[in-house]
Amino acid sequence: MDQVAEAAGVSRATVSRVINGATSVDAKIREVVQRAIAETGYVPNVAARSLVTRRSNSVALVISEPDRPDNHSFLNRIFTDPYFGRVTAGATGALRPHDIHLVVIPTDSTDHHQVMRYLRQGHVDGVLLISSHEQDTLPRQVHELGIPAVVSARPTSPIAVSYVDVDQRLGARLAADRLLSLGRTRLATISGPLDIPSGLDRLEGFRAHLRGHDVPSIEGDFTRAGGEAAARRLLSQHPDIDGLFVASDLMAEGALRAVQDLGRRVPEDVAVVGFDDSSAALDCRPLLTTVRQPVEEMAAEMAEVLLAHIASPGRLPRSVTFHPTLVVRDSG
Amino acid sequence: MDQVAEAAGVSRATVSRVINGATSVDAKIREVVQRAIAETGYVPNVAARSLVTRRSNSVALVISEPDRPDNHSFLNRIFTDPYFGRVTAGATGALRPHDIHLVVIPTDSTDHHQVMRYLRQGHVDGVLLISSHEQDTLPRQVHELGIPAVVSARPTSPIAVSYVDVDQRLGARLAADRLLSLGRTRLATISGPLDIPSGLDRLEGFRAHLRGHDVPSIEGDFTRAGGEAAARRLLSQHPDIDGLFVASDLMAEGALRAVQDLGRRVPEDVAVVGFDDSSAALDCRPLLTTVRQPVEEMAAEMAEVLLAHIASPGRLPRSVTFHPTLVVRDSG
DNA sequence: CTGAAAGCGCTTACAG
DNA sequence: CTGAAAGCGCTTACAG
Repeated sequence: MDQVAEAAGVSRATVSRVINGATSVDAKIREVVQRAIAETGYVPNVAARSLVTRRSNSVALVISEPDRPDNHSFLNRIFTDPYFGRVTAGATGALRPHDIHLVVIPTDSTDHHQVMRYLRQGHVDGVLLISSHEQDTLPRQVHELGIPAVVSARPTSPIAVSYVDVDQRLGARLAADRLLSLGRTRLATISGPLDIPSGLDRLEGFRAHLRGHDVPSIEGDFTRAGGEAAARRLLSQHPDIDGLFVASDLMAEGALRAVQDLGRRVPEDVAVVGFDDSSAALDCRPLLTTVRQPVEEMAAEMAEVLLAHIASPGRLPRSVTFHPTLVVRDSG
Repeated sequence: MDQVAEAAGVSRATVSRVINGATSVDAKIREVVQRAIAETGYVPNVAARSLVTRRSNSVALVISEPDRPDNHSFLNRIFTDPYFGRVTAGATGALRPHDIHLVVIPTDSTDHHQVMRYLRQGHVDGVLLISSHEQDTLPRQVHELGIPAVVSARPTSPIAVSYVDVDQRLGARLAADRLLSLGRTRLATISGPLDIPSGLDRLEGFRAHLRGHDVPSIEGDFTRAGGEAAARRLLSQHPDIDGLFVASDLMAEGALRAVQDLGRRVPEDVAVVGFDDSSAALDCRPLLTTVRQPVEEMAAEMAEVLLAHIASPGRLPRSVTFHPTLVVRDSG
């Protein structure tokens, strides 16, 4: 920085102002300084800057997955589910114009400690927390830490934190309406894990809208293999099902395979509606009719809200709810 | 820190020594200081520390994917392929004992610039670069930046950088041997993208070992859907194939579906061998026989080598090659 | 083994 | 609009 200042014939203060885009710098001087920066190849030291500004200009995207007793680690689940790619894309896109870096931190409860330490040390200015399972203690821990944060879904216990969510029950209702409008009368559903609010909400929303019908359901786990197994069981217990709502596209992909393996045509014998509208919907055969959750937009909104909290620490928490829409394709 | 020093009745220098585990501190004093730290809830400021140590105690895991002209973004590919979860798990595991954080940075060429800026600013002490495609300019850019780095595969152009790889050709040979030992004579292969060295190596290795046989092949793209489409084409062009080597488990999963859709039994009519031994191998029906690539161990080794480079900047680059093994299951 | 002091590389009131 | 100077919170020779 001294070199730049000398080369440009100004003080370090002025160099600093140019770098940080202060408007109060004379246009000619600004130019001279910028040339000097280019010539010297000067790059500001982020540690020094952070030390005085108390800003790191990066935020964490903490992806918190439940502990599951299977072989597949949480990392396998994360790097296998298109949902997280969409979240990352949405958050990155919203943050980039502000020149804020996104630090992706996958975790399950085995290293909550590690994650909290990272946050406490001030590596990031705030956290986008993707957490869905009921027992997850991370939202509360993060909240108690006092660092600006936005959560990806309504917290299960009431904590005063901002969150962004989709209207889960409305989504389930759209699925039910679609199946009914197709004339289906023997409906069933493969739900998400019931310890995840979105899992429970979609199930309840579906049932609530179908009051009067008997709606068999099986709990899935939001994985492809889980959806396949669930569909197999469901169909063996209720062979006459003609309409199926599967609470995630990934599970629907597996379910579709099972349904067809068991000799049913889709949608002729069984109409299937998924949830998410992720890339998995397009991997399905037939292409999946599904309830679209605007995940990228939701993640971008999370980022915007977080930025607002970082800018004005006193800000009250707020929640934003997005509306799902039905995307009709071939499966139902 | 001043608070802690005061509470413990020592200087800040001593507090610093205790925190950094200097051995030269009196045991009693160390205890007093630690208690004071606990009581005050003191957390060191990482920016201040980095400013003087010139270390961030974190390294980047840059996942560089090729630009592809399809709908699915690189983020979708990354968060859909179990390979990256394995890499992350391996690297995290190796870094944790050293108290080094891993910053995951997914990228394609559209934001190389952004990534390079991040690295240049000194946010991390080194970079683990997952890059496989031939045209990727990132390995060279990173190398020219001069930051300690380890690449996940032999670079296509010769740059003096450390890398960790698996013996691709040997892996392909194991697959060929397995199919031959099963008495299969009409072999074919679905390769990875041929602009990716591992894709080309596996194809060439397979062919080289089968010199004399005519070995039809189709280029895939390391995705499930791509494997399915490739298998369909392959079988329509060569209906008598009885042994198939698919260059990744994810593609094999799709290929298996296609093969069976077309009325062939696996392994009776067509024996199938994959490559990776990722979780996708266990999602296959029948369970996939495959060539195991010890990805977690390889990523851990990358981390160890990187740490060595960070510790001694003058260190010469070195490459480590792992041996693949055949994992026999049901498909071939 | 411990402390006083310098210094890491920035930003930002403050004065002009 | 610009510069001199203080200060952000640590670590680490150096001296004792």
